[in-house]
Amino acid sequence: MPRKILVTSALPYANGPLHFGHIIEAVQTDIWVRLQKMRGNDCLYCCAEDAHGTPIMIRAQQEGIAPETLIARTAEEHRRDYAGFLIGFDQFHSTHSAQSRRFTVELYERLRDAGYIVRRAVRQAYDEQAGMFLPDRYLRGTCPRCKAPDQYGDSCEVCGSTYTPADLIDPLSTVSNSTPVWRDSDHLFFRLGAFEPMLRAYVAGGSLQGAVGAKLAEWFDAGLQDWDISRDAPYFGIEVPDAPGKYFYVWFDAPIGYIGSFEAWRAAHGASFDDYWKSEHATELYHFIGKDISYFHTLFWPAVLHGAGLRRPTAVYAHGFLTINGAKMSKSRGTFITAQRYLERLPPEPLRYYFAAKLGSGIEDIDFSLDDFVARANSDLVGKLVNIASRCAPFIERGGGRLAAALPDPALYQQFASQRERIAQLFETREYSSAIREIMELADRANRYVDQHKPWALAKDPGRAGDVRAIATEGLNLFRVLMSYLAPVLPQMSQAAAAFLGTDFRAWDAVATPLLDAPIAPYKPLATRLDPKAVASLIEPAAAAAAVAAAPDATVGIDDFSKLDLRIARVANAELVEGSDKLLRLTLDLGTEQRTVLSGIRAAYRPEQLTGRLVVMIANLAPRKMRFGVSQGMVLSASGAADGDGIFLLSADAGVRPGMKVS
RNA sequence: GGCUAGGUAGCUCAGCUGGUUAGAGCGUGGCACUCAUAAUGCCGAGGUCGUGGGUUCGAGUCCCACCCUAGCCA
Repeated sequence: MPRKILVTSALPYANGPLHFGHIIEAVQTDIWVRLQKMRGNDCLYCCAEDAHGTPIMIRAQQEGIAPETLIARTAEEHRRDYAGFLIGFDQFHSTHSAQSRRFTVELYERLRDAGYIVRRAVRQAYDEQAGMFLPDRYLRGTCPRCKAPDQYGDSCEVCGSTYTPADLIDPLSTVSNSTPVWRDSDHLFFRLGAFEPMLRAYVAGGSLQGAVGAKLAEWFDAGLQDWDISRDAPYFGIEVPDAPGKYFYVWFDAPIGYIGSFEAWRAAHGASFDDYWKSEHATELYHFIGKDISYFHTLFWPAVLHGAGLRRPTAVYAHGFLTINGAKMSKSRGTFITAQRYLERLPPEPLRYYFAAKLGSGIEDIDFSLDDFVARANSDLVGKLVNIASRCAPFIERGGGRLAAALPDPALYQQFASQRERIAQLFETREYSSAIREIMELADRANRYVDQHKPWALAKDPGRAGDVRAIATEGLNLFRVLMSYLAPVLPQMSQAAAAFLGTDFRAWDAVATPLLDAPIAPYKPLATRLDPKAVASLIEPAAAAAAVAAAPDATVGIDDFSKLDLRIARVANAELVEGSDKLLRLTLDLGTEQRTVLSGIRAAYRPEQLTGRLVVMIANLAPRKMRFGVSQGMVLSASGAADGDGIFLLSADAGVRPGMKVS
């Protein structure tokens, strides 16, 4: 009896391009869906554009276009990029659609009628120039805790504290750069707290990963707060039916977009709405998300569904964040890799493979290491996997292009084929990395088999042509099993392999019987090696280029240079600066005087390494008041464009004395 | 700042409920082979398991503190 399954991945937000973070999630989901389909399950994959909210409204304003134009354009780009990565949605819709609107209103009305919606006034920053209330992230000001300037309205990036916008010192609207005023406005709240017993039971029911459950326990302990689900006009979204001028907060209608997307599919293909959204038994419902949006999917969403009389997700699967070369994606580091940038340079399947090789069921972060990616893709996909076909095919071709009628080692074949249940289970439980590891172990065994039986040696004896063909047939059958296991990960390559072998990989269990006495097509390379240079170019040299560009090619005269009073100084003392993870407080001896300099070199040097050594300093730099004191100068060091490149202090050759002038 | 997770060979990762000489792939050194996209096979070198304490006959595995990385704080 096939399972009926509805799967989603998180809706991409329609104000920017897809990047690697979107892609790893889509790939994770797509692999899972393809596996289900191969196993004969009735599995639907729905997704949509998340098209509402202030950022989209403002962005459209900035571009001087209608928000509808912006989201339509972005949706096209997103569709193109997902297709480029072979993401096989059954439906890709939008929250800005009749279906989403209908369900958003319907769910709201059901929640309201059931008494789960309350109304109360909220005091909020209002930008009189722009004529709008300001979300926290559109406010900047001085952190009330550490006094760091230019921080967001809800949290400080310097000290990490969180607060409310009202606490911010000297707040400014980033929309108009004016000082906001405070105004009251009625908002609608969803009474999340009413669902605490239900949610506790739901969480205990095994629908979530351990780490996510642990996080939820924290939220339960803190007490579930009512959730503000409305925003005042102007807002790009869905108007609240019984509160003109109020709109649903984008996070309220976004998950409902899952239902809207499904509905669009259902209208075209026919299915029971109730089976999918009323009953928790008729079908399974899974959401693949990033760990950052667990809160919305594991608390609000089940509560909203339950409160509106709909089913809750069977499970929510969160994955970790993608880091690039060990650090988080960053535009300034040039590691913000967009889907488009990748697709312009490289084929999608090696990346799908690499992601699969690193994804597990947990929420640990996944590192995309450029060097590792090249090594892994080339070695596994070309050196091991494709190599099996590539080395066996010529023997069949020379022997007439037809597989032998029997396998010389049926036991070995069965060892391979009998792994299918186990591999399927690993995919099913999202332990892709384990699945890939086991598949590659089999690939190693297949190569060893060919090595041990040396068909190239036997081929010298015309009398053993049958043996040669049998060995190659065995090898190609082992290859077929491996390609079948990898078909969810490598849809195109497996299709090409299927064409080569004259078969298909539509059914997971088809490898139970080997392929015998059948013609095969001439072998064409199924994958080519990645060019390390193309991979390296994924990272924009933007940061480095920007640094160079900042120093314009205009030359400086000797007069300009001589304005700098560069001196040799001895580090008399060096100590950590309490409260800062970047700075060291250096006491520098210039021979005639001592200076205190705060230097951001803590990442590269420990205080005890510095005491006593000679450095180069700018002695006539205007003193600068910093949070931790006044810095009277600057020590010179070399560094690359990226943080990871390190920091290297300049020093002079032996014999130099403190106070000597550098010129 | 609080919380959640991660920190194991040059790189990317396995190591289940604590138990003999800590594993794999890649990379690296040597050998073999030449069917295959310099692909493959065999052999080897490489780790005080983030740091410091503690519990235990015994800890990568449990406890405490600290450091680093990522996320969340609605």
